[in-house]
Amino acid sequence: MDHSIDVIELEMAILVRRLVSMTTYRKIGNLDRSAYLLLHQIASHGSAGVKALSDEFHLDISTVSRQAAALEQKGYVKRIPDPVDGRAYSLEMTDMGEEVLNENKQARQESIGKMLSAWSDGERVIFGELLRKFNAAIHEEIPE
Amino acid sequence: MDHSIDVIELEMAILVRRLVSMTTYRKIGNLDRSAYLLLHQIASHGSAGVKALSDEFHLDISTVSRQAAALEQKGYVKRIPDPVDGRAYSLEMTDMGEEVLNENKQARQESIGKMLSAWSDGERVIFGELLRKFNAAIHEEIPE
DNA sequence: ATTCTCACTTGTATAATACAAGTATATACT
DNA sequence: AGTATATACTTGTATTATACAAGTGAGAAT
Repeated sequence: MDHSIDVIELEMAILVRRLVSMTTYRKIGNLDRSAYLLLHQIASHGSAGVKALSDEFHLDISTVSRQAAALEQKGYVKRIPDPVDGRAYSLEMTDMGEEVLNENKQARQESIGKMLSAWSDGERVIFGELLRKFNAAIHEEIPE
Repeated sequence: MDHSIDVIELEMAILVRRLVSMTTYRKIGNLDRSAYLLLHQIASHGSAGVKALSDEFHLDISTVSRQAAALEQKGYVKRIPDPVDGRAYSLEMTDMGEEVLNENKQARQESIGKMLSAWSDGERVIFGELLRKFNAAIHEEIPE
């Protein structure tokens, strides 16, 4: 009876396989998946430290630390020392970071737009909403 | 003004991040993502060789070759020589393979079921359909 | 003041992947 | 028939994203 769960479970497995393959190896633009997401998060939710970012993405703090170092080294973010906490930094987008992020976002959107060119507007809207809802559900479900 | 594309693009990026994290490191059951998908494919579409599987998943044939060897080593599939082509094998599920696959599928479905417990039936059905459609669209879009 | 916690970095290991080279079989072309 | 080319698969090697563990230095709590 819960056939839909069955379908979702399978399609999720396939989806992740394809998305990983697309975004990790045949890179869209010149940002890898992690870098893209970090920049995206900083751009949309404002500057943040390594700890906050690793919480947000459920990644180990060491992983984000390296990703952040890579972004800084490429000049896409700069590191601002926290004025009240000597241990902490905050990663702030640079102009170059903005630029690169936008280029990439556009490339990704075009790629998705092409895939969904045969869809109706309604389908796209609903799909977007359900995806968002699903992501929120995962967020809640993941154990701290 | 295709706002929906915007949403889908972002949510896809987040989704892949979370799914990879869930399925690669905090493994669901005792099969990794690749092993699970290979078994799933063989179970649902019948025995197949390394080449066909690598095409299906857009993975390098060497990658699938190793995954197949791992599955065989664990006793989840067995290798049947192709009767007419001396180079080729076909991977066939064993009973143990079936069993492990089903256990895993169930665990994954439960996990998803929990996440979607607050959704309406209609939402689940539509989400499943759109996911399937999206996967099909990716499949067509990916260059050979 | 000492101990504990926290933000971050660095070291190391693992897993999934790609690409390149190798092997053996099959097919195609003289 | 014989040689060249293509194909199915394996194995070697490098890369990348990740986790976990250990380290450093700064705050917080007792």
